[in-house]
Amino acid sequence: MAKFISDQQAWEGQADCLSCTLRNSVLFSGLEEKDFDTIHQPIDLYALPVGSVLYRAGDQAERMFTIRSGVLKLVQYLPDGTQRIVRLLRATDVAGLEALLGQPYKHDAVVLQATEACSLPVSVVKALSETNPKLHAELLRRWQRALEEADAWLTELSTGSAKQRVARLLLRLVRNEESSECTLFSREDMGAMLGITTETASRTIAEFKRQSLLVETEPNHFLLDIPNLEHIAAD
Amino acid sequence: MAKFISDQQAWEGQADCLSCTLRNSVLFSGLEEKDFDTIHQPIDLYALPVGSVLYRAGDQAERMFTIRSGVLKLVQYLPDGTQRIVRLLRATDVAGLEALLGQPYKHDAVVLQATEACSLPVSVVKALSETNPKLHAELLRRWQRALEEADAWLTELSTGSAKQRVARLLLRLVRNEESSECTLFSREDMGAMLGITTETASRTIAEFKRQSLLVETEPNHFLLDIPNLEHIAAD
DNA sequence: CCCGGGGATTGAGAATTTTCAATGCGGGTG
DNA sequence: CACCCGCATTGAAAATTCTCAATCCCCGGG
Repeated sequence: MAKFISDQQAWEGQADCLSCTLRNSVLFSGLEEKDFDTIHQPIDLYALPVGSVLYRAGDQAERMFTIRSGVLKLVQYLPDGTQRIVRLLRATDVAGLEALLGQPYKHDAVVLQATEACSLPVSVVKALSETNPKLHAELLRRWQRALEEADAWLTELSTGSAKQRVARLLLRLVRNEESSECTLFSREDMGAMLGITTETASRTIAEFKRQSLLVETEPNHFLLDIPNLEHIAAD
Repeated sequence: MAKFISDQQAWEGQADCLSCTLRNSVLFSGLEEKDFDTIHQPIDLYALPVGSVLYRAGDQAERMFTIRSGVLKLVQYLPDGTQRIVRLLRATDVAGLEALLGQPYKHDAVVLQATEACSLPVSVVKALSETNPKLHAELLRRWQRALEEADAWLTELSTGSAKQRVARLLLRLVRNEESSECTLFSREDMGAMLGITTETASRTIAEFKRQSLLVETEPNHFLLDIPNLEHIAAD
């Protein structure tokens, strides 16, 4: 059933957008039944294992992606090769907005937690957005959301001491979640999100664990002491 | 002739968009003559002195602005009151895109260098963008440009040592300029852009001056030694 | 079951940055 | 013309972070 596109990406079939379980929160939420008639190219559904690459910076951008589950990082590189993670994408987020403008992808998009994604040909999104004002407004909102996210990373995750940054990142990971538990990223990735070194990220997390600000419920799965983390984040 | 809206903002009259000198690079570049008939609300032109505030975070956003000249900072605040500058706006940039989505402004917009700006009622931009696809595409490009700018600030200006960040900021200020001269901001603002303290910003600039990487041609006006700054920025 | 590899953790010294305080500088005011 | 105010600069010690290296730990392969 599953046809392998590469050794890293498993094709899971064509999406059935009309009965999509994310229908209400997803990019296409504003579409009406008739709109789907105009979709001639298939919308594919992929299962992406940890470490796989959705696209690379500089690639010709012909597709956009709706994330159904999982977590991706958007990575940029400095001339000297160090990587900086500029954003995370999670369920209902859209990857590859720049495709709409005919620009190449601006980041590497790499899977951090096993991901399911719908692949939308730009031509489809472009065509629909021209006839469907709701989709169009939704696209603007996505752009603005990405921008707010980038601004928040500047003010919250790139300012203050390492302890503050780590605390703010942790709090961010459980915001809008029902439980105050979360799965952590590698220390290297945390460092690349916060503009600190891997070792500093590791030391800070280790210290938080010793102080029981983090309790490891399962391997690499942590329960957060939100009030005290907020205290650290604030000052 | 100049009617004062407040003690800080001087009204300079209504804009004559058709004969705007920035007509080709500005948001409204795609408009045709007939489009201007649909503009019923006036587009005002303001002269904004250093330190004046175009809008504040949280304000109801009813206007967008095209910057004709000058420099503004977009500022966000952490709960503890420290400020972080997340972007600069200069000639041809648009301020207040979030207005289009009916959201309040997300930043304080504060004038760093004397600024001239056109004030566009959101209703006008919204109406025109629905009938004029060029304007619409231009809006998307503006959003994407802001996003790229935010990403660049994360990777270039919030990563690496203070020396590297300052060098990268300086280089950024003269990119796409004919001359390699620029006017510097206060050390406090530079710190807020780079996520470092005022003193570190000051020490770094002073050191660059001693090393002749910066030569003060006029008060607060500097000529940059681009190759050597690039060397510092890279490693 | 042992071994090897990759990530996490820890240590220790070096380097950088912050902090707090003092001093210098220039422009405007009384 | 002296004084003041705001900002830039500088100093010195404290604190943080980085660097480089050594373990440690877990997990899967042989």
